Amino acid sequence: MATAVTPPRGMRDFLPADKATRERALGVIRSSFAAHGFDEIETPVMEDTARLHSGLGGDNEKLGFAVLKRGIGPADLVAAAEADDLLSLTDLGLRFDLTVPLARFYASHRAELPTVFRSIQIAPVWRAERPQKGRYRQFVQCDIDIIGEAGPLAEIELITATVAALNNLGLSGCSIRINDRRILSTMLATWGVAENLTERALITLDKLDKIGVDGVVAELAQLGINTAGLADTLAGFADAGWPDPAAAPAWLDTAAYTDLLALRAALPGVSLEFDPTLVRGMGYYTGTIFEIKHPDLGYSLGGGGRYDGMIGRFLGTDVPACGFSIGFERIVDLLAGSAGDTDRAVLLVHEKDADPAALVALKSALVADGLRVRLEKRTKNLKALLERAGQAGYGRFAFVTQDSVDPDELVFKPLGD
RNA sequence: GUGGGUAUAGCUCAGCUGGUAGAGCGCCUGGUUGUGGUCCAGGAGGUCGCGGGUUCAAGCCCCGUUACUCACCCCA
Repeated sequence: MATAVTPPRGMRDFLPADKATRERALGVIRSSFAAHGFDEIETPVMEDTARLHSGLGGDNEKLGFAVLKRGIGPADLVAAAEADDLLSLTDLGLRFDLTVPLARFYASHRAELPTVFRSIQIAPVWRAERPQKGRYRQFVQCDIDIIGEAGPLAEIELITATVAALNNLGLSGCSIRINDRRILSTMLATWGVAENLTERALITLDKLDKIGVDGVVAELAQLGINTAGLADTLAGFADAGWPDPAAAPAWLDTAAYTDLLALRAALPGVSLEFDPTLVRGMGYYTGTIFEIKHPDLGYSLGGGGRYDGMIGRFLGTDVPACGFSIGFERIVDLLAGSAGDTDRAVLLVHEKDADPAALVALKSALVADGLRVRLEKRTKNLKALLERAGQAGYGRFAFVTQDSVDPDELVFKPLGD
């Protein structure tokens, strides 16, 4: 204990039971996405520093782990310090999301990909944040993206596939909050918010459910925004639901809102909530934005949106794109660790002096029958041994004696009570 | 980057107004049980996160530090 051995801050080891739960959940998500016609790809965990820091990652760029160039000398350090540019000492960095690598991937392989490309990426990303509940410095994201589809079909397919994955995981109570960047800009414009203040104003607006109408008005006023009459508008957001387009309020961008209504009509089985205060931090979104909400959690389980300008930054020509990301760690924290097929996993308890060759022969015979078999030396206190095996997913056990080399002679008893 | 909480055996935790260390579980040994998950006895295992200070005396009080954790900011 004096020299505590722990994994790196915010990163975790997974014990067998956790790993099994995670792999089961990943399998469900992967097959749900694949069933909806998405194809899985893989990209390196690192990208060039220049690409990661091209301004597309929003605030996440600041949270990136960077990798030092090899062979840096004192002169390089001095130069970097004088230029106040530490990034110049790095040439690579760990990815902080899967969207920037996807844009790079698409630019690299466009010729080999279908016109409309539906991708799956299930992989870890890294952010140098302060860890806390539901927040880690290494975490797995499950992204699906559609590149090359400008119309609402992209949004509809993404939301459908994501909701299917959540349902297949047995996660209930989730709803999808939805908004559109165009609605936000129109809203701020009607409030007379200056261009250079929009980002700050959006961050404040996003906090409505946390700090309330008065809090938001106070923060906006602090930015120098004229908040006259704003309180009433904000209060109206709380239970706005889906406003009647015929009597749309002045702040509502009717064109964008009509698009959202069309999405809603196309997704009858989905709990879709229009939320004009939904912002999402990433600067690259251009249209629809959405987030997975769970009633028990103060943070979202995932999110996404349309980012039509991003691929063009890598490719030179604009390509429409839209994506949805599931925060795997947050999902898996909600799942009860359900046991797999424990009946076919058996434990063979043997004496200390049992003949290894006979044990393995017995084990192999059972494995050949399709069982999962673990050998375990008999301990003084069997209880602990059997309990641990039960928790590890083994459903039955048998004692191996000198003469029970015949698998048919084994007497299996259930584990776990 | 900001604030709160915690740190004692492998694990979960006691330890009173300061008097140099405890339980349960696990582990090991002997016995008991002998188609067996029981029980009994014994044993190993601790620089009390680390570094200072106060004191005759610090696990306990004070200062610093590190790690973990919760919350804020922001995010999945």
